[in-house]
Amino acid sequence: MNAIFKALNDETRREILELLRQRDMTAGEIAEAFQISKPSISHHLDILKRADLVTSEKKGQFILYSLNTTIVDDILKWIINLKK
Amino acid sequence: MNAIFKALNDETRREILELLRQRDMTAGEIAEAFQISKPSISHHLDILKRADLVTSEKKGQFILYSLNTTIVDDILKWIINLKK
DNA sequence: ATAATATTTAGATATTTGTCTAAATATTTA
DNA sequence: TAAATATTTAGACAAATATCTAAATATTAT
Repeated sequence: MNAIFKALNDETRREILELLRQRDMTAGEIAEAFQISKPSISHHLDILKRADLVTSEKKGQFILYSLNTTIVDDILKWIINLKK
Repeated sequence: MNAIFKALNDETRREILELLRQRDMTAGEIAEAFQISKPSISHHLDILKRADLVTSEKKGQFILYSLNTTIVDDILKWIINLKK
């Protein structure tokens, strides 16, 4: 859970997840949606990937990122458990 | 959401929430459950309080902390929305 | 009133984190 | 093969964070 909550503890990364909820996007497309540098976005994507919140797939010279809803379920379970 | 995710981004604070899920506890009782100093626990409780994840009530010389499940709902909503 | 107990506040410090620029790697196009 | 494009890696730096000890505040008991 540590990596997941760490990943969620940043506004930019949460917005990336919200973007990927709509559709898969390349690293470049994601970067264009923000005012920060591409290396910084790449770093954020790495943190999201380590938390398994996103997956990536190489498509030629692009890398396509997708939301991993399986892991989202794990967070849900943790939170719901707090209410029991 | 920022303060909430920040508050959740720490193992000790998450464990405090899990303790308070069972029953209300004083600051001292909470501190005894961990190996870190009382001032550090006090700091963690402050962060949880700022995020509105816990509430506190003075009972004589003690301060009783409780889990605020209303805010837990806000996190749930954010997460659930990712899956839609 | 004084001492004891419960908790927080203050100040210091080491670690982690988000950001940047520059350079490296990989792929496609001319 | 050389140039262009997409992305990551490396290294640096300022800001944020978790922890500590010591001191302050508030309440209760002697």
